[in-house]
Amino acid sequence: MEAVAPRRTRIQKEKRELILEAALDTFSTHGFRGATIDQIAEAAGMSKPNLLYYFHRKEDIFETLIQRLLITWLQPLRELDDVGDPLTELGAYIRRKLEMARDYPRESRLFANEILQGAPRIMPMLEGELKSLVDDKAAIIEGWMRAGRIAETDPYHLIFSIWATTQHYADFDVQVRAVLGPERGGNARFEDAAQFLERLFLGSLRPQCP
Amino acid sequence: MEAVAPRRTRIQKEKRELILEAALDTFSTHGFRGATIDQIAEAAGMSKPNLLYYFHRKEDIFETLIQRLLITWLQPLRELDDVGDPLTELGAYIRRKLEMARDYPRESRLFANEILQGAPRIMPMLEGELKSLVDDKAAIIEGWMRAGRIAETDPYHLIFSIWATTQHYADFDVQVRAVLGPERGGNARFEDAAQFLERLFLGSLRPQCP
DNA sequence: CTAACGTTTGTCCAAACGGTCAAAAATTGC
DNA sequence: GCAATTTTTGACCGTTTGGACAAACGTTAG
Repeated sequence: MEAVAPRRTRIQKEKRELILEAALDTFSTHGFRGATIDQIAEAAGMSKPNLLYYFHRKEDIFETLIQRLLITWLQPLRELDDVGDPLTELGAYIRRKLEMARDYPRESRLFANEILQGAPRIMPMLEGELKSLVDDKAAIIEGWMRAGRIAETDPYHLIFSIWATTQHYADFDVQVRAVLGPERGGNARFEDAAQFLERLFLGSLRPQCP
Repeated sequence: MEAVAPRRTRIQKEKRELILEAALDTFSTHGFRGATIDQIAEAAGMSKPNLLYYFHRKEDIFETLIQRLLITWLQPLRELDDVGDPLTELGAYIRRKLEMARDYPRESRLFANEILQGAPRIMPMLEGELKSLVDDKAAIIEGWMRAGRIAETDPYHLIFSIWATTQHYADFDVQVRAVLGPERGGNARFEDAAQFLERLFLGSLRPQCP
């Protein structure tokens, strides 16, 4: 049942990377239907038939992109584990997520686009792999709560809120920059956001406070 | 310079509403380019030329939709004012925003789609109207902080976080439902979210806590 | 050098797209 | 009830789209 890794020449590997890079640009800003093969081909510096020599269908490019993205996308959450101080763990998770929003905004927007359209291509993964990963991590967080190490809350909505706030700085970047204006919209906005979010989440989770 | 309101017959008013309703469905899930006039026309129960009798271009439909949306979209923030207890004010704002995500998810997704694509049609509004509105409200929040009525934080990132978390329940709805599963993904998720978010934000803003 | 293989290109296609138009049908005002 | 107006329709147009294909071009190993 496992697909065998196809043998590829040096040129094939290089050109496929070039195409995926160009496609990430195009898909992430225009969505699947909004992006055209011509557009991607031009961004990759090749002709349309040439591009179709490497990826036979438009969907193939998109699916390769999404599959690759999902592996790295959930890595920060996977790294959240039981050892160490809960607040330090969660703080590190928030920081990693925000770094991903800063360093991989196109991936974030691609994912957002797919979800906005009802996740037609990744629904099984959401209900399977993602759900069980979140279930696992929610159980860890609940363990911390029962042990009195952090305040009691809903761990699922806690995770949703961390996703929402961190990804917001990638997905809604133009809005953030427009509102902050030229003075505050520089690269410092990510450091400001990191400080704010750490305070917001960790402050509300400190056991003594609520 | 102000556009005069065009006179319209009863049928024109009704059919235009029908079209806008169908277009909201279509645009919010497929984006501007991804949606087709045929698709919208069929959803509105009329032929393509008939639809084009009421809106001469596809962009006209989209722009009417966006303009109408923006008026109601910023209403909750507009209602945030200086009278009353700060924590009550902010709690009410969060609740109103979450209600909008629950009651108008298509509008939220339409807006998200536009921002994801770089806000080509509403950039002036973001830099103008939206920025000055947020500047105003951030000043109010800063006033509360200086008076010691709430803890010190960045008011801009506070507003961003409220936007991000509440809109997440509209924009990423399929993901939220997939992760919560059939048991917890029912309509109760909005009440759970409301409780969680109120605790998260108000807890971290209580002056004594930090 | 050359045969085999990998890569690139120009040309072509059918479907889907946004949009037009004149004529038919329905509605409205008198 | 009829004329003027508004609404609906079917046929049509040029363009863009995803994709196919054979021929031309490069590359590489023997």
